[in-house]
Amino acid sequence: MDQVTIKDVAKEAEVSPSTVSRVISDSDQISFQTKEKVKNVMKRLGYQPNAIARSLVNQRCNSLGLVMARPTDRALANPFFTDIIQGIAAGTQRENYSLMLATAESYQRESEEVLNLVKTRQVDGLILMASRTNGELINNLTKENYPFVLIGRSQKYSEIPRVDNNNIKAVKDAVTTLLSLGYRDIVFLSGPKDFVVSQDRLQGYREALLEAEIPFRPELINYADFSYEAGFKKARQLFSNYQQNIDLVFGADDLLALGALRAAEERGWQVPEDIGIIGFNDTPAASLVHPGLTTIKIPIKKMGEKAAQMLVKIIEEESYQGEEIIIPTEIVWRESTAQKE
Amino acid sequence: MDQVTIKDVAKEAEVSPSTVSRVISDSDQISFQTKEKVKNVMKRLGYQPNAIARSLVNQRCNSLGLVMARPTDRALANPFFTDIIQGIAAGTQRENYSLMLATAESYQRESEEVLNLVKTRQVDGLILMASRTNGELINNLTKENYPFVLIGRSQKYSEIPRVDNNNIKAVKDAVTTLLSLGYRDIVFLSGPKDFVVSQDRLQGYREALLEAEIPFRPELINYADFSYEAGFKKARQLFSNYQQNIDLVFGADDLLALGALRAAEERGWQVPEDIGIIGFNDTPAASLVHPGLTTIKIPIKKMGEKAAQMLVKIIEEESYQGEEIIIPTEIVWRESTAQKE
DNA sequence: TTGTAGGCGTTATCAT
DNA sequence: ATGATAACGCCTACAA
Repeated sequence: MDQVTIKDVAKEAEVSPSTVSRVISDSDQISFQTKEKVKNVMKRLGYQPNAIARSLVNQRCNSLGLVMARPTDRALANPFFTDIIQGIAAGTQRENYSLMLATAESYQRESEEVLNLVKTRQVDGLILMASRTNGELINNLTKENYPFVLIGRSQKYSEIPRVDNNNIKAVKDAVTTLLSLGYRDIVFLSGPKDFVVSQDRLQGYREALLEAEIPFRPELINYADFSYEAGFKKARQLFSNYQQNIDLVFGADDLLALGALRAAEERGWQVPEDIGIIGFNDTPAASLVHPGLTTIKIPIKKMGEKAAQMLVKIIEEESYQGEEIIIPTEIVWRESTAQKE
Repeated sequence: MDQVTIKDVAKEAEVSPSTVSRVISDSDQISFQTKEKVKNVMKRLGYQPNAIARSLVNQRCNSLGLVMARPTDRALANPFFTDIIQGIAAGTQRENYSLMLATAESYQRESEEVLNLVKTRQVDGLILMASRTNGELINNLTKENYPFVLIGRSQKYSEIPRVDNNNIKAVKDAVTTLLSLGYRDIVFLSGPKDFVVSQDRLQGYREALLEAEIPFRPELINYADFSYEAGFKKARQLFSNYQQNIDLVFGADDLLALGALRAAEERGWQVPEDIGIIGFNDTPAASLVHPGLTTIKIPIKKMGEKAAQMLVKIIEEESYQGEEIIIPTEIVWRESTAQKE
């Protein structure tokens, strides 16, 4: 349990500490024999280099910081949180880095946590989740030239190392396909206006309609919180207002779509016969409900892995400044949509 | 961006480095005036103590390690993962510690990750998730007297610092209440046999029946993977085998219960009229399905917080060796169960 | 009340 | 091919 240091090994192997250090870094200017000898002693004593001491002299701690404001996960729904963390953790380890995780109960606190990690030198770089309020923070980090990678998109500053999916394209493609299936009067149930994801997904909807030259009906665009209840209420209201004049609900998030599904059920409408429903994110619940919810799936885990990988590259490669990586999405067809008659 | 050190502050404030150090630790043997003077300089230069350097001299890094095997989260379902991490993160921060997160793709790798964190001295203590295969690891840590806290229960070694819920009691209480509602022929849909949670929940079921002197029907106990599909298949089979001789399904996890719900629906059985269903964990989906699933809710986040808190106490208080903290559960009544006629 | 010096465990530079 | 030495940034006796 007591710390075995490089000195202990040196003494035991009857060499100097520097020799041991060289063995650790597998220096090639050291004889095979002493290498073996030292390695044996290391094994025998159970020696492991002290990461802290290393960090101090190397001025690098080999760890990445992940800071998440808790409101973010509420906004983005739970599974996102799980998968993104798993992805980041996996990517981090693959690069032989450690991951420091900090959560914050507000965006305000998020900035503080970030600054704390950075200034106390506990991490070599940061992974951040895009949100509507951390633009300032991101701006500062950019100015300071501090290594970081953004997951998602920040409205104002687009030339930033980040990994994201293309929400605009994903929705546009989905809507285009739905139109080709025969749907025409598509309600768009958006998330809150001030989220970039909301705006992007809505734009995809608009572009698809435009391209298909479908007349645009502003009343079909509706905003709600990213929640089941909000989706349910809004859909109920829409269903009673527009009756026969709608044939599909596009939920900007599965929760919204699930709420709409429930509203349709309550009204006695058959899905997909009377109304089609599609969501976004492929939450676990999407495959559990009945009928199964057609939805758009983001390979979230992969995004996390890519982010970690890119961050390490930024840290280690002097000349590399990062890039924008867009991960393709995929439509998961289930029973809540169908070819129209 | 360049590191401001204690020396810079010292020079600027025209004192010695040790004085600055004393100001940082708010030593009381230092004059108010120099304290102020130094503090001002620190603020002006944007000084933050280097956590790494501190760790090296203090032989303590003020950070906790959380190691999770990814199979664990699959077994325990997603929301658990999210909440436990959030709870641990929150608790860790409240104690002014940092959190290092490592995930592993197997239990084998889990041990390696743990050992790595420990031996390289990157953390002062560990939070571990109980699983059927990490008994050895836990045993070793105990022998080494290394600070750790277990979340959940390890079969073999019970006298261990841990926080858990009482699965036996939770199920027993629920079943007892269900019996008082008029249910009698209760199917128990257990998770895999080798999980401690499975065994405990099953035992709760047994104890309740025993106490109520309900004759025991071994054929009503069934095992399945913790998954929706497994629950669905098993329930379908049970429903066709036992027809009128069952009136409730107790799923050892919500996913199992949700599968059973679906099986009932497929069969055209009304829930709760024809058959009652109850689950465990209160997954988000439990409130989204129709009828809403009655289930047992564990305050997971609080468990995480407690674990972090306790671990810090173990680390910091010489005499404190940890304890067993049992967090009470709560039954969430929804529409899938009802008072029987 | 403040300063000096040595050390935490490692690496890197300069000798040898 | 190996060893001595200084440094990384901080803390803490011990001295003054």
